[in-house]
Amino acid sequence: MIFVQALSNKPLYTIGVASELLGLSPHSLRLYEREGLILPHRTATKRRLYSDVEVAKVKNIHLMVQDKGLNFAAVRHLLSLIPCWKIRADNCVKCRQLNAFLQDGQPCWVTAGKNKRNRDVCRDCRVYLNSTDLGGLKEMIY
Amino acid sequence: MIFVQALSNKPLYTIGVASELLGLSPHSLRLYEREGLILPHRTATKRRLYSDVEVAKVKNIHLMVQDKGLNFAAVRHLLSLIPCWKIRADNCVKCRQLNAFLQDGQPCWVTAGKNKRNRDVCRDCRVYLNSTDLGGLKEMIY
DNA sequence: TATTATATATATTATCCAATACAGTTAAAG
DNA sequence: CTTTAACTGTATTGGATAATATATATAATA
Repeated sequence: MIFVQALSNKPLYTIGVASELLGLSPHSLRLYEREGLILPHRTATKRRLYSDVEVAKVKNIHLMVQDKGLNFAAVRHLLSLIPCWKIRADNCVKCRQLNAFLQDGQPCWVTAGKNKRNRDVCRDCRVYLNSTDLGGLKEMIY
Repeated sequence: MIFVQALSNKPLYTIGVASELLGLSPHSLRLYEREGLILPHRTATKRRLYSDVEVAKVKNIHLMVQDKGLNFAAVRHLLSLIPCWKIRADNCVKCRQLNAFLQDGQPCWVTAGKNKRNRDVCRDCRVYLNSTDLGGLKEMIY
């Protein structure tokens, strides 16, 4: 299990570099994003940039899929279980307003992150950072 | 969504009757059990008997699989998220001893329910009863 | 006791889906 | 500029898997 909290969340790697680090094709990384599992940074011209956190998240998600046999829908649902506005100090007004918790297996950062500002908030959210692997998820439930 | 709490948990239906009620083949019901998703009663001679709760649970699980696109591993993991010994008044010593929460996506009633007494306890457990559909699960997390 | 239903176990099927490959366009880098 | 990398979108594939079928044995029932 990889603990993402200690890792940097700074945009460091292009998709090519990230895919090499992970041993996954760039298309897979784009697929993970399209499926609402990760939320990589973007440059001004829409190029993806991955942080160490993102890389670890992808790795963990890949483990969930490969080792635990979970499919994408499962990961999405698991990542959507924790209500960030119950945990965050700022109550995460945007996400609560969007009632993301009640949406069906859509992580709030997918629903809320339509514009860049929301995306940036969600990307640094404790829920987004910790709800990557099952261990972190269970810790938050605890 | 079907709320299971109000339903009876008495062994009422044979597998044939239950499968007719659900529109599923008897084999599917056995499959759900083998996959650790349900825990039907048994007669002295090992015949399965299903309660209204069990029927509702199967229906909900089937919805998760059909509508939400979750696979069995996903349902198992979701049903394993809530630690019953944190919720139950009796602390559910057996389950905590078995450290079921840390086991990989194995609901505690699968791990704990090797003997009939444990099975019966688990079958009436609030966690087993409520962690059938995603709504009940989220309520418990709340 | 004869018939029907259920039990376990294994084999098969038919679909789904994660991952990859391809095609055409746009941005970055040397 | 020329080359390389990344972008979006669509098409394909290989493996997993939910569900069914088959076979044999045991229990319930009429």
